[in-house]
Amino acid sequence: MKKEATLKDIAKVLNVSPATVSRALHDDYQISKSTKEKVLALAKEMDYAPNPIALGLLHKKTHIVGVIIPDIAYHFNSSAISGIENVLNAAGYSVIVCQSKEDFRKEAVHLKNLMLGRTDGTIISIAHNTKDFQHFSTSIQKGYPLVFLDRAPPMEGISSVTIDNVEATKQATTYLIGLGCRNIAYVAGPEGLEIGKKRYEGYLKAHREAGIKIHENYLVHCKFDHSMGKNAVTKLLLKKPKPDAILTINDRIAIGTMAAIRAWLLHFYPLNDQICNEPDSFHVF
Amino acid sequence: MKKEATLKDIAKVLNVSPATVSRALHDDYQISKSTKEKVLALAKEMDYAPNPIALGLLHKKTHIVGVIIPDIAYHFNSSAISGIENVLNAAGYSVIVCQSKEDFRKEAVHLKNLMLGRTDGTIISIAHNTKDFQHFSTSIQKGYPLVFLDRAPPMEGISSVTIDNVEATKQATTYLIGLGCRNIAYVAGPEGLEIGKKRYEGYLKAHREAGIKIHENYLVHCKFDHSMGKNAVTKLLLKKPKPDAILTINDRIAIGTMAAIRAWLLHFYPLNDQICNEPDSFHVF
DNA sequence: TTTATTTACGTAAAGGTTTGCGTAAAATAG
DNA sequence: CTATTTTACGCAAACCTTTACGTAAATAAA
Repeated sequence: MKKEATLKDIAKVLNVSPATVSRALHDDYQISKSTKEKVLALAKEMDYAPNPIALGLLHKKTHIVGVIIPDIAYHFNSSAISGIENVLNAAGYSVIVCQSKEDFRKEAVHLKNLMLGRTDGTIISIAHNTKDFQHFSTSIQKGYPLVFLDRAPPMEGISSVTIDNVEATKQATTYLIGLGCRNIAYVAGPEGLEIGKKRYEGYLKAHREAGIKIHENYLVHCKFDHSMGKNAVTKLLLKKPKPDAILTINDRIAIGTMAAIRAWLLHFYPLNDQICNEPDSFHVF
Repeated sequence: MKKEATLKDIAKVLNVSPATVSRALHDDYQISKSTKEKVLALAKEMDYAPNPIALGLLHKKTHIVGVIIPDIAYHFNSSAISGIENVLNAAGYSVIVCQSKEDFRKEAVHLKNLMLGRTDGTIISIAHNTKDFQHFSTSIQKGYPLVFLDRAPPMEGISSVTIDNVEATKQATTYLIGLGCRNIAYVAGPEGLEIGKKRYEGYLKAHREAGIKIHENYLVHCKFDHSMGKNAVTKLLLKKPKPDAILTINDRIAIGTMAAIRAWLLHFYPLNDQICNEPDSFHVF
């Protein structure tokens, strides 16, 4: 890697001190017009740019913000990062991305490293098995800026950006009720998940306010795994009365739910060859 | 932000020079056992960790690698970043993520900033409207490490990680032929796209080698936009003979293709109420 | 002409760490 | 007891930039 031009280099060529060069470049201090012009010209010629590492050492600022998310491959997370990156870049900051892979220990290590790396702050969406919040307290105590995104720990005095989980599912449920649905089922995430409970609460609230009774066993749980809740949904499809709508905890589970329903439809309503009015043989993989 | 402990702090408490503390911590130089122990104990107590910015200034290394991709919200990109992040983290590096949003100018600005920011190198997947490769030559000339991922410019002497586009579609097409398909259509991306041409080449090659003639107008183009090629595919569905398989340039276009086919199926093979053996009324949104 | 002020620049420290070099003191050898 | 070696540490420079402070020269005022 070729050496970039430094203040010293410019100073040496012009036979002045680095301080003079610095002042010329900032043009906010007593400096002769001729010197300033010479410096500016040479700086341009040598393609000078201040070394951000040196500035970082001086100002104790790196203009880098950390982002810790469970998995960047989840669409919610990547679109969140996309937005974060847009805003922060426009403000002259860079973004370091770290994945916890839903692992509490990895999350703690990442946070520690980001603090050590002197990032100016971190935005974090916590792993859902994080029960110990010690690493967060430590950071906050040290005065390190921490903002929680989407998933926040139940702690006092933290900064967080989340949705109103109760209100969100209440609105969604009310919408379904407005469409005429009276048998709305709910696919929650893993049992014990805080968000799952909150969102279920909104679902209940909407029913209560509409004066609609919820059928028994209309609540099913599922893991946040590759199946995306497909197997859980099939249970709902066998209930009597059959649900006329299904609310799910999030987008991934909704995808699994739709896949399960599609499989169910194809099973009970097979494509009928007899009414085909098109020649066939079409492979879709 | 509370001040972190520094070498100087430790030195002051112990009444030794920072150099001594540094050597004690690295235990690779002449130092008395007693001093070393005292330093180590205090360092631990004060929770000392070397300041990476200072180290960066000294070693001209930041242990940060840049990644420039068109859009993190594309699954291919986010899963690539996921892998990059895993490997690099294990090696003690952090990853700064930048999005070009398929904009050539943004890409150039990001690369410039990453170089200025003294990142140790950058992995880049170029925007597909990038025709001017000046910024890459500049970087390479300066000796800045650049690795192209997936999309690489047609330049000499670059490092890149890509797939063999011709071979990939050749294999896929051969697989389809092996399944018995004889009317395989191809949905390319935007006209003029290098990758699209290469992949089409593989499609042709497979047919040639199998001695199968390709039907006319079995090649359609589409934009990489929100429609994901749906409208382009409908043209294929009207061809005679109708394709019995469709190869697409990538996953997103495949999704659009499947959606188009599904719409087509539902149109020509509507669900037949008469053979329902299940009570109904099921909302899927 | 002398004094006060302004101008234009250099010096040095600070930010934190590492490392070659120098040097006292201690230990060993003669 | 002197001469040599080893030990254990400090000094200072280097990485690059900024900025308070100092100072020489030039200018303005008296």
